[in-house]
Amino acid sequence: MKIGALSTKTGLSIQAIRFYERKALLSAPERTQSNYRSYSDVALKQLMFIKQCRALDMTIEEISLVLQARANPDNSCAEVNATIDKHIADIEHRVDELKALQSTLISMRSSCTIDTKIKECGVLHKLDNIVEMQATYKK
Amino acid sequence: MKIGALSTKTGLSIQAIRFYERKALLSAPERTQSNYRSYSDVALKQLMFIKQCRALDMTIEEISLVLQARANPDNSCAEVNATIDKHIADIEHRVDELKALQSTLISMRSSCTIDTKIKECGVLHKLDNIVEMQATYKK
DNA sequence: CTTGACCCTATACTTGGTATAGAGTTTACA
DNA sequence: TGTAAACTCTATACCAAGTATAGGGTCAAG
Repeated sequence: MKIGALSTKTGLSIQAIRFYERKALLSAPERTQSNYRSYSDVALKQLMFIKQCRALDMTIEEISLVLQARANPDNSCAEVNATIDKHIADIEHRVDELKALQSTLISMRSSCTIDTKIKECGVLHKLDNIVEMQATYKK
Repeated sequence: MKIGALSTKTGLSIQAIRFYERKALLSAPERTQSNYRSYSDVALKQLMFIKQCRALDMTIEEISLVLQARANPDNSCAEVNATIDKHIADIEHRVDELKALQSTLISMRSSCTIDTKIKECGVLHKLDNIVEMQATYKK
């Protein structure tokens, strides 16, 4: 299977597949005589797993951890669980932050219900005046 | 006021201030004879406004729109309101997505309550099997 | 035999900054 | 007055998680 077929089957872009290879999430495949990547079904499964993890918003690094763990079937899965737990906590944190932002925005927005002029706009006045800053989290 | 003092007063890093200048959110200040940036209190207010907008998770582009609008006090504030409304909707969308992710993760995690071996780990099995993909939104 | 579809590598771009190198300037203190 | 510390300057590289492009090579059909 060449990269185009793999891309179609997985729904991932060709560049994304090459990107995962560079990031070592996917091991480098065999090459044809003309230097084309040639994949087996193992690669397909691996990519679907990666896609699944990405759909769960896991970072490349987190996925890398889980993949490494998965490669050693007799090891404990404590690390995998810790990775997932941390990820769940991260998402919860982000949701809380976004909700706080949203309520600030909504209350701000409610101060200008009819469109008026800039200089009288309640939204802009509030933007000028809000003192309490909301922390921003980068994930 | 030199850039260091402005950085202290605003709580923004020096690099961030120069970054906002490059992005044209902040107009280029006067320079001293030795080419140091020299700021007035107007710049301080502008930066606090920008900081406030960033704390509300607005993008540079959104802030740029709002700043442009703000520069014309007699124009309608409809655009500002539209920007804020879209931003609120974006956040709501993201919150919904993250909640969906979280419940998937939590249900997955619950399938491996005692740490066991990788090959028996319910979390990994679920990761292998979940078919329904969750859409990811990039904001 | 040439056109189109595919593949290759390498590089630049995105967002919102942060971190560095290597240089010049100003301030404090002895 | 000297000099060392603290400050500033520009330019560049880096982060995540890819996307987009340039400029080439390869393959199958008509």
